Amino acid sequence: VEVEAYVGLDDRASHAHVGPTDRNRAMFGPPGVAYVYLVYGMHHCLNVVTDAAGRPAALLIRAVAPLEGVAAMRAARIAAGAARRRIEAPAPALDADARRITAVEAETRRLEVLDAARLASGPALVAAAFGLDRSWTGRDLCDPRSALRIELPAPDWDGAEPARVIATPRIGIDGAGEPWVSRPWRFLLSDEPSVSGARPGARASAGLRPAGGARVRSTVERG
DNA sequence: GCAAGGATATCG
DNA sequence: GATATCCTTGCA
Repeated sequence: VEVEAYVGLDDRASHAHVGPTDRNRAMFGPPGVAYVYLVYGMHHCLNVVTDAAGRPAALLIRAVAPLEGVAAMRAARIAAGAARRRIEAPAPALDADARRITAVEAETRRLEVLDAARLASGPALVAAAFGLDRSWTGRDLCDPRSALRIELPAPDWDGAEPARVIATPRIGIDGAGEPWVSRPWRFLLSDEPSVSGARPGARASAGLRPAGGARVRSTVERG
């Protein structure tokens, strides 16, 4: 229900703008392949490569509305939370360890009752809800045998109408400079409660406040 | 409002 | 080799 486009070598907001590296190499490969990176040292983000090999471009999946598998997503969020606060070093950290365990237990209780619409309502939450990390980079998402894959909608699917899609600038790329910070390359379904930044109980119009404190100048695109 | 936290790009 | 920064989240 929410994505961002990162397109070409010129795009200063894209990991690819520095040329191919060990991290971003998948972006330079064939389309339909996953690129999962670690951000802020603790969160993973899922991208889908979208252009031909040699032309780096990808779509960052920023939010997902669960249609099924809610229990599995909840379990994956809980597992990811525990892994993120893994207990380390023994000795003088005894008190710290106890606090971490308490924090994991508190997060688990919170996730057990979290509204399903909020299980993947942000880029790092998407990766956590699907149990993804960097090892998924390079996976062919068009392979029907892949556990994570892109499928065509069912014939009777009556989901996204084009009129519901709005475009805004991308989130968290202030350092990229113009014109990239202003390019309206974030696309979302405006009335979906699962978009990032939305708060429980907030109405759709107020739910467009993005994470990261970036301003939104929304450009409504119809058709 | 900001801490958490590790890889990465970039600078010396 | 050192370090500022990063396509974020959830808590204080």
